Amino acid sequence: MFRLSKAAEYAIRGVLHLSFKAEGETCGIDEIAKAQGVPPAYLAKLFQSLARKGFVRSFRGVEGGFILTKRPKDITLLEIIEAMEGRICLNDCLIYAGYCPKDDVCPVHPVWKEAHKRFVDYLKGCTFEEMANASKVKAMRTKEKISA
Amino acid sequence: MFRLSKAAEYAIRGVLHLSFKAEGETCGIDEIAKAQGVPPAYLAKLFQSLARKGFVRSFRGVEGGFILTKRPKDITLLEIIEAMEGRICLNDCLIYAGYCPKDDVCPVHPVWKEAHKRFVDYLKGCTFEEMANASKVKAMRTKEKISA
DNA sequence: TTAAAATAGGATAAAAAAGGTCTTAAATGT
DNA sequence: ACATTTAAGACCTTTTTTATCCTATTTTAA
Ligand code: SF4
Ligand code: SF4
Repeated sequence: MFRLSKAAEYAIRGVLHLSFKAEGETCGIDEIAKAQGVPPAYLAKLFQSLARKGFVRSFRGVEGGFILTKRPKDITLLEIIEAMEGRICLNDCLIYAGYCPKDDVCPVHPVWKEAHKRFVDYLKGCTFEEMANASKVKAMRTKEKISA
Repeated sequence: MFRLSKAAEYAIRGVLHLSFKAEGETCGIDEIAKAQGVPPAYLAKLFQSLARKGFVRSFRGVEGGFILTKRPKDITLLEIIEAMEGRICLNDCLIYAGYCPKDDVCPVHPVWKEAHKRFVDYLKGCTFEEMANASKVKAMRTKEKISA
């Protein structure tokens, strides 16, 4: 059932939120959760996981929170998705060669291989910088409209 | 968690199996299930569903079974997948415009839209005829190797 | 009329997804 | 030192989805 999990969706929103912050500026779970409309307790858990995997760094205590460990242009959508869901695998036979006993003769197998490659390549090409900028552009356009 | 369900996987194997049959030749569930290595009772239910949706026609009684209602070249991978899993929807915001309240300003939304389009287009381009032929070619090559 | 074969539908068991709670640990300002 | 703030960790519940199995019923050719 090719659908993004909420976990990944929320993590993406969170990382996107951090992408707008100045470098070094921490941001707490509650702010992110509120701004992005996400259950705080759940998001906290997701960010723990992101921290363990090195995508964000956490600071406890007063003025604590999270920062990105890399610049938005060096973080791809694919990375965050795979951090939350594990490696993308469109069909079981892509787990490893030979997982499905027929994969060497099955005419559907190469189709999944190619679909996987295309899907992953596209997601790999999407950086958070691009997305953050697209968002700024949209916000600016809206402003133009209002002032015009 | 972008993964094909067993239901769809089995249905694909089933339709592929029928693609090798002569037009009008019926084929029972047991034969398909055995040949494709699929639980017969489960496959039976899946084929009922395919029949209701018009992809196959069923014949009861002795010498009964299933035939395709269209020629393999007119059946795409996408159709069978969507018959079993419903419309492909990579992220909830693609269900309909406005489903996610942010979809008009969200910079991730267009990414999913494009990813969906690419994915669906690729799957739509894969017909069972192509796949069946690819399989024949492979079988022939294997024969050549053996006889050589 | 009997045996083969699909139909209809429920039962269900296991797994994954989605979310919450509560306690502990670390940082910081006073 | 201490209170406050905030993340970390561990555990738990509920819901949804997936993948089956099962049994009774209908249909049809021989
Ligand atoms: S597509 Fe072919 S190889 Fe992949 S799981 Fe299905 S049968 Fe096996
Ligand atoms: S990607 Fe953007 S629009 Fe789609 S669900 Fe997430 S937030 Fe909403």
